[in-house]
Amino acid sequence: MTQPDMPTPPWERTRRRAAPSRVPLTRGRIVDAAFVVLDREGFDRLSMRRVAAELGVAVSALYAHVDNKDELFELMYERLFDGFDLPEPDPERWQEQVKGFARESRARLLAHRDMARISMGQMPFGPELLPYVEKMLALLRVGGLPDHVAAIAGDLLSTYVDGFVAEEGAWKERSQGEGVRSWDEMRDEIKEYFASLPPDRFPNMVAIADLMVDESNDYRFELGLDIIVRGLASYVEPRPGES
Amino acid sequence: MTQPDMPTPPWERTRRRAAPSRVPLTRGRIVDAAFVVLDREGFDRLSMRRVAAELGVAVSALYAHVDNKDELFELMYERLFDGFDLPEPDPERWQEQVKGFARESRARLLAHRDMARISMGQMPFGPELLPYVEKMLALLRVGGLPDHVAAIAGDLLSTYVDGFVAEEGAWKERSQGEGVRSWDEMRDEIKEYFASLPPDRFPNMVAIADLMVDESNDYRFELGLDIIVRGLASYVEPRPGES
DNA sequence: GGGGTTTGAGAACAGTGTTCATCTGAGTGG
DNA sequence: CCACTCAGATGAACACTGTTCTCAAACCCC
Repeated sequence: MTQPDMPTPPWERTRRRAAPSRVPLTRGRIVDAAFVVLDREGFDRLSMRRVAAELGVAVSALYAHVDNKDELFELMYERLFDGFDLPEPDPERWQEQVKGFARESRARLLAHRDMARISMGQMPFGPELLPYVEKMLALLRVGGLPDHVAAIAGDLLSTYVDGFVAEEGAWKERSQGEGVRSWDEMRDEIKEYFASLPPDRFPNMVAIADLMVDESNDYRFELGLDIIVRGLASYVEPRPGES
Repeated sequence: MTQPDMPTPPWERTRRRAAPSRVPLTRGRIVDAAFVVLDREGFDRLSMRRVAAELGVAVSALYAHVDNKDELFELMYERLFDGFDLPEPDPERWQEQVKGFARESRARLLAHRDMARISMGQMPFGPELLPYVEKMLALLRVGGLPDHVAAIAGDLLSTYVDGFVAEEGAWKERSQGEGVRSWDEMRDEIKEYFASLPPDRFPNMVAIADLMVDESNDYRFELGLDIIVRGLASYVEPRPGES
């Protein structure tokens, strides 16, 4: 609900005392700590015990506020959305608006290490998130997409964003995991590997080895996004009563 | 390498003896057992210990043939591809061929419970799989896609297929997990939930609640696939020397 | 048949998510 | 000012996990 360094909202504070000597545990503080652990240790090392340690608290204390690890993930997923304002749908600019949504989503996922892995397992059907689904739907329908297309377009987009960022993250982790070599060094190795394949058996891979690897993630994300949006646009029906 | 109920190929059999009293452990048999466990227990309960138990063998025995659980996943991923023949690229039918590839992928993923979850974490860069990447690339370039689009299209498609099937599977598991209710019953509940939202705040969700839920997975898969392929097609350049 | 290598067994280590009975300490009622 | 309550934190425990280690048995080649 609250961003890491925003003040905790009133309803999260204990009811009667403003500042009890020992700050009480809240869902908000647990999620904050979870993000600290996630960013420092990565998804695979994000455990309830480490979150508890981050708060200087026993593991079992967490379970008074959070049903289980999955629910913690849900809360982290919801945190991803706060302050995420979708623009007022504009029929003339729906494509740009859809892209803006995807770009903002990617930026937020990239803000926390391995966040995409958490996001992939979640579906935006919690009450807190329905408004976003609603607004996305509005955006697509206003753009002139037929209902059955609008109904799946949101899914398609978020699957794309999650998948892309997750893969992006996997490469990053892998490059800094084994050996000391940087992302750029590793990229060169991969390019060499592709380029070194026998050209008679892999003519196409050899031919475009550069393109598969050289382009920045930003560029590749943008291109994939454009492909999807173009596909969506191909379904747009002329609005009733338009020239 | 081999499908579950196909005979083990010669190079997987022990070199000299045809049938030693105790059938020796091989990577192939381990992968077979892993699939049995996966289908019976699901991804979350697929553990090295259970695979070993399935084979009537100690856990540690597995580690003589497989470096770690991740490598086991890799082998399962590779198994997914065998006998997967991409057709000879035909410039006139590349869109149908691309779709065929996606459909076949989905069918193979659906053949094993939670298989998409395993597939998502993998990248088809093992030597065994490069021929498939190569052929996919050939297909796309023959279709007239610019190289920088072809270079990412494969990724885009497999991300879509993996993501779709994983989500599909998640719903299935969830519906049979809590309570006894079937997938159809649960679908009705969801539809009701969407339809029961306050129409003033969620006009679009209420309006297309049916469409978001009613359509079959096959239909939704096909539609998403068509959106992507149309997007790709919008990048096709006229081939040099064509009318 | 003996030597050497391969291969499985069993126990152990360090960690996981989750639950439980127990204790503590802050806030209230008398 | 004291006794009491009770939410909320605790520490230990359970049933697992992936992985590694040492050790013994089975196999192959000579």
